[in-house]
Amino acid sequence: MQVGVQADVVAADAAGDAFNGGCRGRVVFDHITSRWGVLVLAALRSGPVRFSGLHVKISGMSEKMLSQTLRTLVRDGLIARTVDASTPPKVSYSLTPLGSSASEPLQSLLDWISVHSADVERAQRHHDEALAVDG
Amino acid sequence: MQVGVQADVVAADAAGDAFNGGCRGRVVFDHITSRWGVLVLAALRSGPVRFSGLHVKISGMSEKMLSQTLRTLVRDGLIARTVDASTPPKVSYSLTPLGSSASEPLQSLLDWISVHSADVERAQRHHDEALAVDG
DNA sequence: CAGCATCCTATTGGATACTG
DNA sequence: CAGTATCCAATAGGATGCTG
Repeated sequence: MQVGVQADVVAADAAGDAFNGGCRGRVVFDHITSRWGVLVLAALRSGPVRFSGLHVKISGMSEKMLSQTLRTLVRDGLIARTVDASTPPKVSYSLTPLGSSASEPLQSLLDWISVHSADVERAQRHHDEALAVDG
Repeated sequence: MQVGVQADVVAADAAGDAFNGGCRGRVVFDHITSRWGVLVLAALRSGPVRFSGLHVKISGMSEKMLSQTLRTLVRDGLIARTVDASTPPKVSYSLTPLGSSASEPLQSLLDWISVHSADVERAQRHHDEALAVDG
């Protein structure tokens, strides 16, 4: 994934410890908050799932993106890949302890959304109506 | 921003309450975890900042993306825009209560990263070396 | 200063087809 | 089943130039 942004100034100042030393943490952030990364991580919170299982579970996701996302997350040590070498190959994916700990703040973000998404939508409507009247 | 994904199946199952009813919350998630959204939200945690202030603070960010991100977040009700109508116009941006509450789980995610990014990097190196040896 | 409009390129990501 | 490879469309996003 891409890294090449040098937004390191905001780092020490606003984001506290995160992002320090350039954008080391930025890559990790991009991986786990990526479009599909969250869904995959979330889908694995309840236990190991096979490749095809994930494919049906996350209905809109193409095989390409699934395998690509899994590869990234496995490389990051957040997800474990377990192969059962049989003639119909069975491959399971599960959260590592690291991945499990990562999924917790992620879950609280998800929780925030489930609580406040209505507020956001209300704000959007309010904003749009104000535009229509006030210009 | 884009919405058009129908990954609603994972919703009720793995992500708990989030993502329910299609992908309502997904949009919000995309906004606040977007490449620049996080940086802007983080940059505002310490208090109101002017447009140009944000521009220098988040060094790699173009004016286009800054204004675009701000507009989105203002519309979402997470950021407030305050205009001081003087001949050199002064516009400040600050977190709304909603935005402030959103920035908290975001911050815990950032904290997780600052704690564990080294682990991730170690995992990556380990993974790459294993590849080099094992194939 | 605080933006918006335009152009143009890079990246993301879906569809399809093929392999062990 | 569990992927990989290729092609192609949509989007993100940077550079530039212009407004109030």
